[in-house]
Amino acid sequence: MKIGQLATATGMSTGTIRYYESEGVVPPPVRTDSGYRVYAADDIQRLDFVSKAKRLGLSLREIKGILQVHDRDEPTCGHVRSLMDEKLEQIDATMAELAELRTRLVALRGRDGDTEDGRPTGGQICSIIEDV
Amino acid sequence: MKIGQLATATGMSTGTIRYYESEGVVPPPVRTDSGYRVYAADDIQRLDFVSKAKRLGLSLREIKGILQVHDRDEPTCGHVRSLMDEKLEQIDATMAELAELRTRLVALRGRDGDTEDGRPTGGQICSIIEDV
DNA sequence: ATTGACCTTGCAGCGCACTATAAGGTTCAT
DNA sequence: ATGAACCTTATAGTGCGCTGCAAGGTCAAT
Repeated sequence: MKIGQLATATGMSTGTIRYYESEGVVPPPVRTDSGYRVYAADDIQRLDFVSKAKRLGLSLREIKGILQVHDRDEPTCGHVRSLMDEKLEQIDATMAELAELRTRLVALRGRDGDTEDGRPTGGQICSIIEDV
Repeated sequence: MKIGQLATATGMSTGTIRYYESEGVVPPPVRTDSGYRVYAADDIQRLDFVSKAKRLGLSLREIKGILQVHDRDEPTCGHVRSLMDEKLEQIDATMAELAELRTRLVALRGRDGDTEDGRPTGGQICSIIEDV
């Protein structure tokens, strides 16, 4: 299988596959005499794994880490579980931050901003923002 | 006031101020004969405004937009309010996405992953991810 | 006159995950 | 033998908001 076929099979672009190779996410494949990359069915599975892990919000770096564990022939699910725990913590932290920001924005948004002529006082630019 | 003093007054680096100038967030200041930038007290206020707006999650591009409205001598609070509405929508969308992802992660995390020897079946890399 | 603290410009690099482009080589069918 | 469709590499660019560096100019005090 050449890179174009692998791209079609996985729904990725050839550029992405070459990029993944350069980043060590997929190993350098065998080459034909003329230098064309030659892939096996395994590589489809590996790239599908990458896609799915990305959809779960894992970064390429994290995915590479999982694959390195796998490539050392160690079981990966424990590793994945702790990664997911980290992700969950991150998600919770981000959601808490967003919730707080949201509260602040809603409070500010509902306030009086400009004066009667539509302009803030005292040379301010926008009192909604500046009076925080 | 020279750029270093402005930097101290606003808690920004001189590099950041020059960057803002290059991006049109602050106007090019007057120069001394020798080419040094010279700022007025107004510029402290403008940069403080930028800081506060950034803390509210506005991008430099959006802040620049507000300041352009202000520089045309138009009232800015209406503009700011609609920007905030957009931000709120974005926040809500992001939070919804995160909540969904969180649900998926929690469901996956709690599942059985590897088999008894600690290894997934059928040549998989990690069934937690692949069986989505 | 020299030191040191400041200022100037332009350019490179960061992290992330690609995408795009140029300039060339290969393979296969017609 | 010609063209289309594929492949190769290296390099630059995307968006965001800076930071850091090099190589030089300026200003005040000593």
